Amino acid sequence: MIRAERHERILAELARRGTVGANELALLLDASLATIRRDIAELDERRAVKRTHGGASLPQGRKELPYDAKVMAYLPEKRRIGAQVGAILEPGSFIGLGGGTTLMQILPAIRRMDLRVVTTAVNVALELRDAKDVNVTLTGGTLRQRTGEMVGHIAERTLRDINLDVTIIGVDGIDATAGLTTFDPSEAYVNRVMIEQAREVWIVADHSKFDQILPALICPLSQVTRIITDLGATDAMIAPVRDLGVEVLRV
Amino acid sequence: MIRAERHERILAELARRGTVGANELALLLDASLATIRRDIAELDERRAVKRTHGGASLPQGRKELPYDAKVMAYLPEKRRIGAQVGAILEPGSFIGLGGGTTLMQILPAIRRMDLRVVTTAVNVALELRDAKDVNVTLTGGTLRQRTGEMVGHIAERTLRDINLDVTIIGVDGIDATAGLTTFDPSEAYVNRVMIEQAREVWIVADHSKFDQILPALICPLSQVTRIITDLGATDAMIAPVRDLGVEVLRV
DNA sequence: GACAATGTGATTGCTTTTGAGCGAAACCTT
DNA sequence: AAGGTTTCGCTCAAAAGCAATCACATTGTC
Repeated sequence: MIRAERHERILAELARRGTVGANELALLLDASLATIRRDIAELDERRAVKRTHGGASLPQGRKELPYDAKVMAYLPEKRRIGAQVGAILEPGSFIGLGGGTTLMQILPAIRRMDLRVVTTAVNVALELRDAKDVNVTLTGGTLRQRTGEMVGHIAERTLRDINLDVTIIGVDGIDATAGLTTFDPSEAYVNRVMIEQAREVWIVADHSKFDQILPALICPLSQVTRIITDLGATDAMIAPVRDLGVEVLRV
Repeated sequence: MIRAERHERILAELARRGTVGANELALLLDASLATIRRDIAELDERRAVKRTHGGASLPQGRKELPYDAKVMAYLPEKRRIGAQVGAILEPGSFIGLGGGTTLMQILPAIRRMDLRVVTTAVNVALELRDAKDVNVTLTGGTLRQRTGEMVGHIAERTLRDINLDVTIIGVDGIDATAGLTTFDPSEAYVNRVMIEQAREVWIVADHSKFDQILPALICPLSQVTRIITDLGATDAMIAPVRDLGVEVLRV
């Protein structure tokens, strides 16, 4: 029996029963324990099952998202950026949040606050779901597979009916002349709508995003209130941005 | 038997009976008392059960069951119901999905299919997110903390613009005269809208839901095309429903 | 056909989990 | 409220499970 087949059978067994022991599987699939363990470890890696002592179970909750914290670039920087955002955000605000890994890092800082949040990102919503004083609204829309963000006319229409105090988004590229850019045009467009609906626009981005230009334009820098980045951003990087009247915070 | 399995069975037992003795569990699960106690302590830690002298009971109040216990109750039945739905669903359909634990169990059966899905439940969306041929749209709306479902006018408006082939929802109560009912009025209302937009309405529910009446009405049974339930539903339970012209499948 | 790469199974120490025993605490019962 | 049970918390030893390593087989490549 080849590996793929074992994996299938393990998943099938789990789908049927919910949990299964390693010993049991070894017997059932006529493979050694070592192999079964390797299989389970591999499936666990892919989040297809949850590895437990003695076997495997279905990944309960399925809360864990493909953002692998360990592989995530500039994690400490992003955490500091997140903390800073939490510090300057006014309680009681009505804020719009985009998606992305940097943005996810501001959530721990705001989940204790009293806020109303509108977001296009499923994982943001899920992360804030059990926050006590945070009221979460999703925009709705078509779900992008890769990023878990919602795009399209449904998202846009929802946003158009809302006036936000602050919109906070993460971007992939910041350039004084090219403006804010990202990979996906649909996401860029929804972000732009969210920006247009807000009194203030804050951008969170680690320093690696400066002087990058990506395919999809979100908006020119003139619409941005402030950028929160990390200390890795040099004066040369931020000078052209500041010249455009954008406040830049380095933390 | 591995730990996860014991936990499941404890929760399942509790979901059915409300309370259970440690001795009893030790016998039932063929484990020592010490182990059962440790299990109960652990589940108590996670607030999934309430530890009591002599055993465990459902956590406070006689409100709704805790989520963990809900998932575990009648799990095999729910899985079979899910598989059945997958079998009779036509590829290419445009379907609406509500939330709930029974509904979650149909997802494995449909994630390989070619479908367009609209859902009010964040975890449904997340679960189907990486399904290859499934196009997922979220309705948007205000997120309910407890269930992770979206409700309110945003959800309603999105749904009103869509015509569905089939709406599939799980309910908490099925009664020939009282109709389909559930706990939360807002969720009930959104479900009703979803039902109104669909050509066919399928209800998934294990047999414990029959002859239950809960506070919030979703819709009368006359609007239901078919109910998919398990073999635990007796003829007496389903006769009044069939008399109303609803097809009942027991699997 | 030799060789490298990959997958599998056995062995060996090591960690986690389990079960049993026993005094202490909680709970009936009268 | 006293006495008898039952249940609990704790400790410790046994058992089960685990990671790491190595040897052997299979597969694909040159």
